[in-house]
Amino acid sequence: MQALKYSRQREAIKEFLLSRTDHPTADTVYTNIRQEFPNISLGTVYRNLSLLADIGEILKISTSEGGDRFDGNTMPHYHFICTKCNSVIDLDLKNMEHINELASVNFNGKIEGHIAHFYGQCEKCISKH
Amino acid sequence: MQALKYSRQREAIKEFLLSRTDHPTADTVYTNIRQEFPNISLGTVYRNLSLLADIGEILKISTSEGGDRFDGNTMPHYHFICTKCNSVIDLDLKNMEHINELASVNFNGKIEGHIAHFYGQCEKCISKH
DNA sequence: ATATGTGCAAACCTTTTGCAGTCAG
DNA sequence: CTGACTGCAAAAGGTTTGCACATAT
Repeated sequence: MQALKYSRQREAIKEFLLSRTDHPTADTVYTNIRQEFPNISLGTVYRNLSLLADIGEILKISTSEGGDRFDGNTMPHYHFICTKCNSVIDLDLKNMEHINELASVNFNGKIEGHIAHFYGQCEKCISKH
Repeated sequence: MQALKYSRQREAIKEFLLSRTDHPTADTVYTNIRQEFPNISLGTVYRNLSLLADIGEILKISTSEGGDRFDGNTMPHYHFICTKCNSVIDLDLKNMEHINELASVNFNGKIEGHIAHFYGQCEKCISKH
C-alpha cells in the first residue's frame, strides 16, 4: 500500500484541471504548470496524472486521435469528441447504467462498466464552413 | 483521389482478419501474415490496415491498453474488453442509435455517431480465480 | 508509362522508467 | 530517519514516413 505524501506539484496539477473544462492533454498540463513550476518534468506530470486518476480524483479520457485527455470533473458524464478539431466537450446526458444489463445478455463474463464517446462536428467547426 | 490498385498483401490482411474473431493487433496481423509473406514489413501492414479501415472494409478499435485492434466484421456491433487479459469480445447487443439523440439534447454541435466499449472480466479470467 | 504499393530503416509521439537526490511525515 | 516524490534523461511501445525499387493497370 502506498502512503501518499503531499506534493505541491500534484496539488497544482489538480487545481489546474479543476480550472479547465476543455480536457487538456498531459502536455498541455505540463506547459501550463511550468509557469508555476519552471523545473517540473514531464515525467512528474505523467506520474501525478496517473496517480490522481487511480485514486479517482480526476478522469482519464482515452481518445483515438492524439494523446489521452484529463478531466477534473469526476462526476459521471459522457464526452463528445469533434472529428475535425479533436476538442472534447462535456455532454448533458444522464448516466446510462442500464446499457450494461443490455450488453450482458448472451454474454458469459461480468460487465462492470462502459465508456461511450460521441463523435461529430462541434459548433465552432460547423460555423467555420 | 486515390486509384487503389490490387495488392496481394492487402488481400491477405483482409482475409486474415475475416478468419479471426479475436480482434488482433497490428503486430499480430504482421506476425501471422509473415507466414505467407516472409518479407512483408510492419509499415505495409499498418498502411493497409489504415487504408482498409478508411474505406470501411475493416474496423479499427481503439483501446486504452496496448495498441489498436482490428476487426474484419464490419457489421455495427459493440465490444467487451476484459480488464484482466485485454481480450476483445463481440457483444450481442443491438445497435443503440437512439442514444445519439439523447446526447444531442442541450448540445450545440452535430452528433454523427458513437462508440461504446464495455469493461469487466471475461469468462476465462473469472474461472482463473 | 505512371501512379500506387512495398520493404527497409529512421523518425515520431506519447508514455514509462531507472536513478540519484529532495522532501514530507 | 524513511518512504514517497522529483527532475533528468534514456528507453519503451506503437505508429508513421521518406526513399528507392517493384508492381498493377
